[in-house]
Amino acid sequence: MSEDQPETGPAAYDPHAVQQTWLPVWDALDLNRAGRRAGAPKKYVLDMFPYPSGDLHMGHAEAWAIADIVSRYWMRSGFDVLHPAGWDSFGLPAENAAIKRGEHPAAWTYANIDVQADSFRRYAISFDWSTRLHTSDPEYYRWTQWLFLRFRERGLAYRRNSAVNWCPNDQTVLANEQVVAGKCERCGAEVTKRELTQWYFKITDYADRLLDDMKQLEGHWPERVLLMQKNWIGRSVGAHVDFVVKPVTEAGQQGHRPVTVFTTRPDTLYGATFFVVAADATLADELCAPSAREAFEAYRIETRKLNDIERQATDRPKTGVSLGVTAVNPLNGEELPVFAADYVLADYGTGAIMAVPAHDQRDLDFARAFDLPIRVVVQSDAEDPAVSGVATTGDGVLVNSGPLDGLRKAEAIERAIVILADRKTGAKAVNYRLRDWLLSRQRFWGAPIPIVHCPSCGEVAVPDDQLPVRLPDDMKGEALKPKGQSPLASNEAWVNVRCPSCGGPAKRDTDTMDTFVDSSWYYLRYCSPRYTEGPFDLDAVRAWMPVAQYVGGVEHAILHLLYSRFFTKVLHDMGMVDFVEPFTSLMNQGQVINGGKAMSKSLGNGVDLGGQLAAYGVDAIRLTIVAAGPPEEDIDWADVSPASTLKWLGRVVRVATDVAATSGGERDAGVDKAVAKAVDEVTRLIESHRLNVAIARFHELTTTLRRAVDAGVGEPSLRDGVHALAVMLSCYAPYTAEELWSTLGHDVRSGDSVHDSVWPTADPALLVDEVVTCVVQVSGKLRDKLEVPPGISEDELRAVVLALPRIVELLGGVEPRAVIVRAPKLVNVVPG
RNA sequence: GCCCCCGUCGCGCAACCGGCAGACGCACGGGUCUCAAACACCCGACAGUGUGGGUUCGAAUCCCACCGGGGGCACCA
Repeated sequence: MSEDQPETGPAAYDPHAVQQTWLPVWDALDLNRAGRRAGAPKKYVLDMFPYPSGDLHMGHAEAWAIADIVSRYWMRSGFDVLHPAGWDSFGLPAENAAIKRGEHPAAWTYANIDVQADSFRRYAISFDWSTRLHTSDPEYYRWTQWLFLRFRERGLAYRRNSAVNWCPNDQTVLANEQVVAGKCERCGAEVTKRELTQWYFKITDYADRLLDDMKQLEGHWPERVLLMQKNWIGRSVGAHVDFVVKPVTEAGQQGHRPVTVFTTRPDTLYGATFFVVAADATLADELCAPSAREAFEAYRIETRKLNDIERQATDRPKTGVSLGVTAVNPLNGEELPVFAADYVLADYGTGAIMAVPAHDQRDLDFARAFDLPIRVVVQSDAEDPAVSGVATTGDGVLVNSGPLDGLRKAEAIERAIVILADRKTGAKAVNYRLRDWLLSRQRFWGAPIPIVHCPSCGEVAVPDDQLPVRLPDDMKGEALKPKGQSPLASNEAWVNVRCPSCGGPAKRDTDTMDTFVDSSWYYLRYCSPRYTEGPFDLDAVRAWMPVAQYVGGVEHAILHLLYSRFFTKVLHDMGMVDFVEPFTSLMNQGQVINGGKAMSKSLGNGVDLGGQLAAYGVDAIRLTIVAAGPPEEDIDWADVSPASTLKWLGRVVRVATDVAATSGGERDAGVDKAVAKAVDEVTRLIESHRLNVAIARFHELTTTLRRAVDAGVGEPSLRDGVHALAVMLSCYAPYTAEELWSTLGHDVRSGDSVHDSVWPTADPALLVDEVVTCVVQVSGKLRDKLEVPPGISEDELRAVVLALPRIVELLGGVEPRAVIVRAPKLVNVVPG
């Protein structure tokens, strides 16, 4: 006997045999095809599509189990469901693997995709496999390129030179969103700055709408994600104020020039005592007086040496140099000394600020370091900032501020804006923390940017009928090594082309697009994945979109999700879609961890999904993952027990077998009621995404049925119970549910599958109890209980309770001060 | 530094609008079956919601403060 296999004795349930029985049958039945329930209302269920790095792991198992429950639940509930499959198959790991193995990135990529596809199939995800797409297919990226060109036509894709994030390890630029705490999101290397001409999407044009449309998502997206997006966009309202910068001495220097600053505190204009320009901004270079040139250049070189982490350390002392010019305050005509400093950011606001040391901590720190005046203009109870070293930012009354004197902060802000507007030296303004999306990458394995650079015509778009601009098939291994510019640049045959406009010799743009561009519109492509007339068929998108349920990790809260929302809004403005938000409802699944820590190779605490599936079977793993807690919370694999889940599945199958063997007998009202209650509750629980709690109801129903069988309850009630359990369980444990279904006598092979069955409904009559337990409290403490009819009136219930011996005794003859009656469930007696 | 979320039996987690706290699972103890064990089945106990205050007839749930844990942003004017 197999003593080394304690979980699977001879009598135990064998999940592998069950899997082998039903998987081929399902393949033949093609149960998950979108459009199968034509005419029914539609639902679109989507997981954030996977990146093909090796086989599936525990994280995939969780995310897809969750989405699959929703998908199957909606199928059972009569919806026509689209649950598509595809891969986000461009990206760096494939390229790095190709370099190591001397291959083309496609080899590794498509081999991994096949492995994952097979695993998904066995894991019984209800995919419509006919939708399958890969973003690295030319049939897909042709349309990524097409969309890029449409964005460019609208002025939403442009090229500019500026200091950008550079990953020295991956040898490519990165978007702001891909820099986490100064490090490359992918490889962890410290990000440096480089001056480069790069392609951008003008996402900042959509900042307001990205913010305002979040109202539609409230209650349907995790609050946390909405908050993160809100912070990331970072709208701040204030004013633009026009200063005039002029030389300190007139002789030999450039004339006056206007310089605008952004401030959220125009009320403190009279408190400005100096002026600061970002040292790395071209503005600083332009303003610098000849006398200050040498010091400025030296400072600028020092500044550039710093990496982002050093530079952003808030406890770093303030540094800067004078630019030898002054800025004139438009409100009081005061001339302020102008400095270049690295605490002012070149790419936020206008890259220049008015410094109000009394009411801004950074300005105060700088003023103290450079011995500049500190002037309080908002009087409050707080200590003088010049003494305390702490800037006051709260409310107060304006002083030393001419026309603003006596006003409170909020009023003064309004008033200052009016005055500025009257004098035409400023206006109300809004600023965003959000930057434009840097989309070009100096890497090979991505969609080429469909632009040709012509010496005479300049930037020329590749005509639509010449798309896709294909990646060359002949580049492998060493040829893909990063060298600071795209590997494509070294491929002469690929780079040199005729200009589409003048026919003269020209060169292709050698950068490829950020893979987040690919994933910003894939959900639209899924609606018509083989469409050849455009990125998607407008009618198909109208039919399926927006996505009813999106499932994915919170790590994409501000990357993929923000980008996709942006794309959708642009497509809306292009008239291609008629909605502005792509994902109606979002669920963030937690992570699967082990022993309190994220699984990692270095810790050696990884749990191999394949091994778990081999030991316990697909259903036990799916159930274990989902039962462990709410979908959005992390699961510690050390806390769960797939072995006991497998035991329970065995118990379920045995009950079903026993029920199938009974015949005749009377219905049992108790069992009927229990089944109705379970159905009612499970339905509500799944609808509200409390997927784990539904499993507790499955356990209860199983116990009820077991006891009923043992008590000799008649077949009709038992059969209905197993039927309901099988259908509900089909969402969670597809194989076992089919086994139950088959046990009940359904001919699965002829198409009567539990995965084509109809969700049970609970007879409302069975949900009403004949008696309810009424709780009797005295001063809120439980003192007695009694059974009452559900329809009992308040007066009746009050009389009954006040007559209870226990209550009479507790009251001791004194009239109660109050009797709160919530018929039929509760009475609270408050003694006098 | 700023912002957000979470603290319930030994563990993981339940509890609709404030109204019987602890469903369900794990672990634990006992029993039935067995020559014995495994499997299976049955039964069971314990413990009151991080701490302190407030609102209320009544608080796990609402408010305030603190403690502990997790996360986001971070020189953003």
